[in-house]
Amino acid sequence: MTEAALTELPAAAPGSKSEQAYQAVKGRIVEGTYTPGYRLVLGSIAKDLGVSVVPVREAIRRLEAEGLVKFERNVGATVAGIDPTEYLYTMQTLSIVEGAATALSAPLIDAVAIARARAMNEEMRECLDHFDPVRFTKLNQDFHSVLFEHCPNPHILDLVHRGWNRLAALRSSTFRFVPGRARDSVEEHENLLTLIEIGAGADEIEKAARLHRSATLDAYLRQTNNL
Amino acid sequence: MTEAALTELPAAAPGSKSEQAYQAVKGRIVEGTYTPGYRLVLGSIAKDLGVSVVPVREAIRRLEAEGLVKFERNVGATVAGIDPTEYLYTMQTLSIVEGAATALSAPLIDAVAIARARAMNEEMRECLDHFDPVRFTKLNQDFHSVLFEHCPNPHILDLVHRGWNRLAALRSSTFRFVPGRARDSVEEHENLLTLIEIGAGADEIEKAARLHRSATLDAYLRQTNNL
DNA sequence: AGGATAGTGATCGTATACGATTTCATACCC
DNA sequence: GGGTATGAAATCGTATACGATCACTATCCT
Repeated sequence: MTEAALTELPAAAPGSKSEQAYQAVKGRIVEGTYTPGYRLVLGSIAKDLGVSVVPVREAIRRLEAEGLVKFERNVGATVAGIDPTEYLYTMQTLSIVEGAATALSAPLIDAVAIARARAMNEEMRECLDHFDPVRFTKLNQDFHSVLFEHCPNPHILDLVHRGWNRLAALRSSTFRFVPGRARDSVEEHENLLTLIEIGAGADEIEKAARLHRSATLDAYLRQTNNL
Repeated sequence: MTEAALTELPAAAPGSKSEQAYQAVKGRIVEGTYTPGYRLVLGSIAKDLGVSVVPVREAIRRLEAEGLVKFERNVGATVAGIDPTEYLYTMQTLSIVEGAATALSAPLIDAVAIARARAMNEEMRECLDHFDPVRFTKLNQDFHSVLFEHCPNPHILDLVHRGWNRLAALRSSTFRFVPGRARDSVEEHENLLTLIEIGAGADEIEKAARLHRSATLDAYLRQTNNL
């Protein structure tokens, strides 16, 4: 459950080499093995995975469609870079679909799940004291996963996952842990949980979830402007 | 401009056979030549377009990712069918991203564009009197295009386009023209234009745009339940 | 006659091969 | 010496070929 329960929408057949290549390359991007700018050569990856170039090519194309890879004709593919504008657009889009997903999920989240989420949030608070950004980030993802996983609309859920993947891919070079913002974030999480618990209206929950991410974006912008 | 100014996000290289196949098949689906359930055989399409199966396969995969095609391993591809649940999800997702896109565009729409949109809306009103559903639908698309086309966030814009494409693909068998709803729709369009003109807040515009589509969905649900 | 089963055809998935385009380095000319 | 042209290497894009899987039919057994 803590492990990526990303049930992503339609894909290639589960056992196919194409799917295998997709998972492998995507994993290495999201995990950080392939950092932005890394050159993805079809032949090399194919040899590395022990498959032909055709499935690899298909995998790269899927990753391109998800914005994780840039693919130029007759030139090659590279892991998508860290364009601040792109970051802004991704965050903005995510704030919208994430807000919607949370609002749609809210009525379907049971007390057990809320308790689980709250425990995570408390542990995040501790991470702030011990300064453990890595665990904090992981917990943050799991926390929101609990809020999403009941979203009945698979399209919206898929969009949320794609956004998270993009951010994960950029994380290593873009994301910087800002303790001040992180502390606010934990409070916003608690507020969100409360809203869900008391059965607040969808509009209110959506707005709160959206602002939660917008605030992160604002913190990023403020930080970069202050350089 | 009236013609699909769909500048869709990353794609295959413009001149490639893959892109050519993609455009051809997508066009036939959206236009209605290939209706839901139509069997897409890679070899046949390849021969038909005068290319190999590899680019065709790639095109089909892209269409699958966009939800226009269903592709089963070792079985074949068919044009995506008319699952009422899927229709509901698509409309719900569209109401969200469309609302956001409209709100983001609003401040950037100039008076000329608004006048153009209003003219379209008035012509739609006339279409109701002469009962011309085809032209009404076309005008409706163009009307909303005017509202979208200035959306600064390309991701959101892309999501809106994908939603419209899915609806276009389903149109021929799902969509039924409901004059009562259409008349309300025209009024909502006018309200939207007014909100934009007076420089209403983003929240208000977003809510209005979202409700505009939700109302269409509701009308559909009411209609099917009354059968 | 009904159901299971083997055979046949069709279709997809992948590998390999080749041509086209780009990139980079080297040599040449001015 | 600097800029340009030429060549080779690398990489992608596509075609073709073959194996794997699935659906469908006709036959055989009970």
